[in-house]
Amino acid sequence: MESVDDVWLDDEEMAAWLRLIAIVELLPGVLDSQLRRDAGLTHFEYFVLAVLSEADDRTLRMTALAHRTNATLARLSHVVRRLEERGLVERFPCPEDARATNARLTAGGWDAVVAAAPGHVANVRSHVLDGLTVDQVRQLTEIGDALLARLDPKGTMTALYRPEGS
Amino acid sequence: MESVDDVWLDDEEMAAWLRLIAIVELLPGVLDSQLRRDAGLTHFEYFVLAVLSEADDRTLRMTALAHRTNATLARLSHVVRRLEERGLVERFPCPEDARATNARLTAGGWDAVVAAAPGHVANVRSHVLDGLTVDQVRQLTEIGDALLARLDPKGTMTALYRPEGS
DNA sequence: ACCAAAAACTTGACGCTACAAGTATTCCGT
DNA sequence: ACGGAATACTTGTAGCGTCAAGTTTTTGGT
Repeated sequence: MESVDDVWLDDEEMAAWLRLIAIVELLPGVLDSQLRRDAGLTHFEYFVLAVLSEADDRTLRMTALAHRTNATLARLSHVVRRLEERGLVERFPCPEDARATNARLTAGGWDAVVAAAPGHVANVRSHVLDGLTVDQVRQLTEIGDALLARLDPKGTMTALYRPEGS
Repeated sequence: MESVDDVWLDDEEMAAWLRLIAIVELLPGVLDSQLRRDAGLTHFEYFVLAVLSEADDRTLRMTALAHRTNATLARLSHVVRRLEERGLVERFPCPEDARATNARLTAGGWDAVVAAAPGHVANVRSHVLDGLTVDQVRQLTEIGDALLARLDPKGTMTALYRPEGS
């Protein structure tokens, strides 16, 4: 049995949904254009470098890096190749598993992240966080957890900060 | 004066931010793959058709359509051209303003939206709305308004449902 | 020990978006 | 009523992501 209510969204659902898809359309452009202008990086490239910069030995296996950046392996492979061509990252075979590839941030890559971070953080603050109250920041975290549980049920992609254990 | 606190995010800010960018990376894929598989449309194409289907005479000027779909005119122009080639939309010069172009949904375009809508709505429910409480849906709307005010300050793009006047 | 299945990538091709540049009209200040 | 500026697109190109397919290595069952 399927009623009309299952086939469309009510006003409150529609209002939330329209805002969510608007954000999903607009946010990437805001992030990309600032980083591209000021650091010559896309947001995804910056994020890859930033994740590597926080890893042990600034090194991660491609699969682990893909998980932490919410990317497919194919996408990551292309991006890391381009970053390697620019000297920001280097790849080498993983000693423990010959199938795997490790990606390591180079000194130049580290410098690039360090140089880009302040401007990027300022941009995130001014376009996102500064518009929210402390309560809304917490609500957004909880809403995010609820959505990600369904967008990525296996958790293969999202490896996130968990402020308290969990 | 710039303190360290301005240059990085604290744990709660970082938790919210990481979830937001994870959603922004994952949601488009979830929407696109269902619509592409079941209806041969990208989410943006579907959204363009859906917006047209609700307009007077199923017709809108390109600029108005761009606003309502959060898109640049250049992007919309390419998409509408492709939709026109598939017979889902037709374009004709605007009588009142010779600079402008009107886009109108064809009968075939209407059929495509009607055919695609139920599956799409079910997908939105199962991947997004069903994971949220009623309170969270309201919170998401408010958070969305706060973010969009900063992502698109001029409001040139986002024309949204406003449940109460406002 | 063997072999099929799974895992971990890489690669090539294609489609979509952003950016830059170009055209045609309308608006507006004087 | 004239000319510069703004508006409303369109188009070409270059770059990034997805999808499908292929390679190599490991795992797990018998």
